[in-house]
Amino acid sequence: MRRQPERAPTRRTTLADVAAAAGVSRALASIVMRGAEGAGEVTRRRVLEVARELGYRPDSRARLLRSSRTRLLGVTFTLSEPFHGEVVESIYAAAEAAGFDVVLSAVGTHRPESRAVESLLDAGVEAALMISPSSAPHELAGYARQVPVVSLLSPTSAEGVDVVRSDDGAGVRAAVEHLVSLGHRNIVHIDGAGAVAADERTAAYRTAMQEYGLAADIRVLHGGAHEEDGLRAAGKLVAGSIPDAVVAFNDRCALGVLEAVRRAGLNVPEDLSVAGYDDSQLSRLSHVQLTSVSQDAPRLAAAAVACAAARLASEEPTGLVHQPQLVVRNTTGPAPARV
Amino acid sequence: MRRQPERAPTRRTTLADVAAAAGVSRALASIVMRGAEGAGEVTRRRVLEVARELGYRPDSRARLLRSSRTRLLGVTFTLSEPFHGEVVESIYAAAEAAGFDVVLSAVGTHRPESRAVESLLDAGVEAALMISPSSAPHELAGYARQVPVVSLLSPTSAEGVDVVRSDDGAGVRAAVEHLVSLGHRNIVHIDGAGAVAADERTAAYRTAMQEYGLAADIRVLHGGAHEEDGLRAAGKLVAGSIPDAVVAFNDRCALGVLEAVRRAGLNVPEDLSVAGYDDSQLSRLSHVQLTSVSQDAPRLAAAAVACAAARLASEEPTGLVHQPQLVVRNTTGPAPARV
DNA sequence: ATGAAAGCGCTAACAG
DNA sequence: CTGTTAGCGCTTTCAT
Repeated sequence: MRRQPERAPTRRTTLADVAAAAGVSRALASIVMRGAEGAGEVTRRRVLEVARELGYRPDSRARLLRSSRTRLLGVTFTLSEPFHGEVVESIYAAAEAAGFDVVLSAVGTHRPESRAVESLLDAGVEAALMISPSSAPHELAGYARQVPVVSLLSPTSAEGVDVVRSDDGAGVRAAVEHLVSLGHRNIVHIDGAGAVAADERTAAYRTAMQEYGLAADIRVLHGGAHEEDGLRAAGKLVAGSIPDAVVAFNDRCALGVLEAVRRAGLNVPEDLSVAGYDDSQLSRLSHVQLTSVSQDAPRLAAAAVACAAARLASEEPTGLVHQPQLVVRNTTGPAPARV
Repeated sequence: MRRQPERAPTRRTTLADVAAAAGVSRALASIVMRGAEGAGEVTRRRVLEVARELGYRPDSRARLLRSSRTRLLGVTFTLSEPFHGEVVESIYAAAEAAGFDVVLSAVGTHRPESRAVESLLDAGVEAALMISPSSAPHELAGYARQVPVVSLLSPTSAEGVDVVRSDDGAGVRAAVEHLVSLGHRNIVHIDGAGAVAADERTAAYRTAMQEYGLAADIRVLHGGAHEEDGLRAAGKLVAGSIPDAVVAFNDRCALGVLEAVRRAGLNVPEDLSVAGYDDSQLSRLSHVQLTSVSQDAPRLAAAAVACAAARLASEEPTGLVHQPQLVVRNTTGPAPARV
């Protein structure tokens, strides 16, 4: 498999090594390495040259320990949620632009959110961005007493916690509006069944329906956040009287709905329109092309980073609530002419 | 939004605080906190009590900097790959059991693998587990000169790099074997088109077909690792003479194939059987139920952690290659009776 | 522009 | 069993 390696007995090069080789003090070498001002041009060049030759890499532990500002942003996210991944990816970009480093901490079956955040705090992050936090308000408040905490995506808040999210109400309204404009009236909502943000979306559905004079057509089915949930809920639906359209809690749920509809031998969008929520990669797949409400991960990520930065600078954050945008694809179309 | 918080001006409690409050030396408090031996029962209790009261949490930066062994395991993974997430989740479990902490470093559009690994090294990880590494062999070898490196999933290796993976050849063979036993002969392979591990799977397909005397039926289509790729490849396929079965490079590709087949008005598995690879959550979805080759994330993760641990203990790692298992679900069935 | 000295919070020898 | 003494590798005053 692998030949016996001569595990380098060579200690990692330290700043002291570089300083010695360049004939300067450690302090000066430090200045050069972190690009601070206060070093002569020639010295700077020489030190950098030596550092490169020696393959010097600053030890982040030591650097973090010593410096007052770690410029570290902690992020908690759920591994099994594709959309979280999209947000995390955008956070990397936004953080880099703002001069922060990112520390990831995953939430999973074997790892409760509490442990995830605590490890971030122990690592010395200056602020924590929590994607769809599931902790209780008093726990969140506890974290927020230690560092600025930003809750992303979910409306969950607590004392001292900033919330960056898109206006779910507006998103659902946009979906309903779109369907109504296509002539649909009998629009069913399959809810998130207790999932984070589910209540707000359901409420928005009700309000929108009422505003369009469709109060009598309001119908909410118990769904959930996953494909199975949508499949189950829609399975019942198509067994009865078929509606014009379905607004699902999220994309994964909508995918389940699509499947149920298909199995019933119906066509989308000819017989039934379906809208999702998240504009996730799933929805964009060429064979899916799901009409969905976009939460715009890059913008949310940028807003979250900006929010944390503002708090750290003792400023008031702005732009916390974003207007989601409906992305119309192929799963919604004109209402069928019913009898 | 958020009421003006009184951002705790209270410095985080340090070990010195605990020691002082408990009336012992820092060293002794340290012994107690890390559960080392060499402290009296009464003292131990008192220190722990005080620590709890003060809400003390060890600063991982300081601890890491000072201690010879960080017991840190670094992991690089790709955010947009669901299967990577499954493996990472299992790594957390395995690492904890082995007494290691995990540091995550994501690879993404804005973050090349080189940066991901380097940040791990800077953080002081004792070993790096790289999931489907994409770095060139000489780069991998470079990392391996600094810490033990384990390449997970992909057969990519390099001087000094251990590879933990499942035997892809055996996996593909199992899929072909299964299909042959169902009476299929005209079995097409849609390949990974240059994706990591693609060549090995394709080679195994060819070998297996030959062994079953189906050399004449060998047919490899240019596919890829994503849904789109499978859709495109299978689209061409169904436009021509339809085969008995398809063995796709992975689950995502297989999903695309399923869609193309569906669009052509064919039924799975009645008209055509489809097998994937990964046994990912996608394949397990109730509306998919894809027959797939399981790479068994938990076992691979455990093996990778064990491998790293062995290297750190200067032992030879074992159990690097795993036998994958075919999970038969609903997308494969008896061969259709063709004319 | 450069260097000397101090110390971040902790662990690891050693001495008592 | 407990305390003392040194640092880990780096940044940060504060002199020069």
